[in-house]
Amino acid sequence: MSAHTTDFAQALRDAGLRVTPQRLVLLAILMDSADHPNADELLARARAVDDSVSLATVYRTLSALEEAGLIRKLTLESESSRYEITPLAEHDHVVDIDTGEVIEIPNDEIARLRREALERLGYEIVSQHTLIRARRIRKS
Amino acid sequence: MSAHTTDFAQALRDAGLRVTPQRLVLLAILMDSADHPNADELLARARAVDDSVSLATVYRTLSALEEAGLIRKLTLESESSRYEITPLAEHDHVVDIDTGEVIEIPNDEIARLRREALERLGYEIVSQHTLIRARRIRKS
DNA sequence: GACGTAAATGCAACGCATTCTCATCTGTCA
DNA sequence: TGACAGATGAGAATGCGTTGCATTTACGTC
Repeated sequence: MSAHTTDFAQALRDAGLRVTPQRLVLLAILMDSADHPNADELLARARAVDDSVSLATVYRTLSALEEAGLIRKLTLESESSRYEITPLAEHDHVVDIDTGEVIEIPNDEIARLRREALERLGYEIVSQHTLIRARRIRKS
Repeated sequence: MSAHTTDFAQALRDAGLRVTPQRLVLLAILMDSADHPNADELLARARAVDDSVSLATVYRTLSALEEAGLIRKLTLESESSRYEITPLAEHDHVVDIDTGEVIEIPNDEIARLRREALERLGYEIVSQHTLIRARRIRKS
């Protein structure tokens, strides 16, 4: 039962949430957004489909979907939060400091190492999130 | 020339900043804070020494010190930012989700792996910051 | 298909961290 | 010491996100 199903209604029901047009719209938008939109952008895109959607509902829906594990919130430094459909593997998020572009590099090896290091300290990981700020190396 | 000098005045001059009482107070507080205070806490501690310090100056000083690389800002999920004197090695920050306690686990190995992975993609790392939310494993 | 109820919604007001404005002050350098 | 760019304090402004409340709606039950 992956979050990557296209049956959004069923995914909502599985999470114990009611199926509403607003939630379907937001889930659909998140599903085919290759970027990581923030609440404002989501509102704008949602209104292109259903102009009744309010900002409060965007936030409440995002919280509900996050709680249900369907989406993931990305807290970048001094920026508004961005959201993505929950990925199947762990990712490190890389921000290109020149363009602002967000890149993902899957890195299960690193996630595993970290999990082991913490277990030795007596902790289990609930979530992990890495923000890397990087710059393209220009080959001269 | 480490940020871990006790000659704060010199560190400020090296960074091209003016030496002011407020900056010296804030640097000293950050230096002997084992925890990671946020702006409010810093203001409170600074006022215990010099009650004229304002919140605006705390924020401006933190930005300036961060810009200069003397301190580091920690952006935790849905919390106000916390600050620490720039560590010499890379750290992963772990938050105990039950107590809110912030733990540091130095992990040069992981930092190195990540640096290499990004280099293969044509990027150089400017900064990296990991937030792990974890829970103590209770031994029963 | 209509009904009752709890959940979800829109709107506006709010909270809080951070930034800005501006008048005043001060560190630094000649 | 004097000049002046940079720094400061106080409070207003900003911006993201949340909440209270009245209204609407999804959905199980008849």
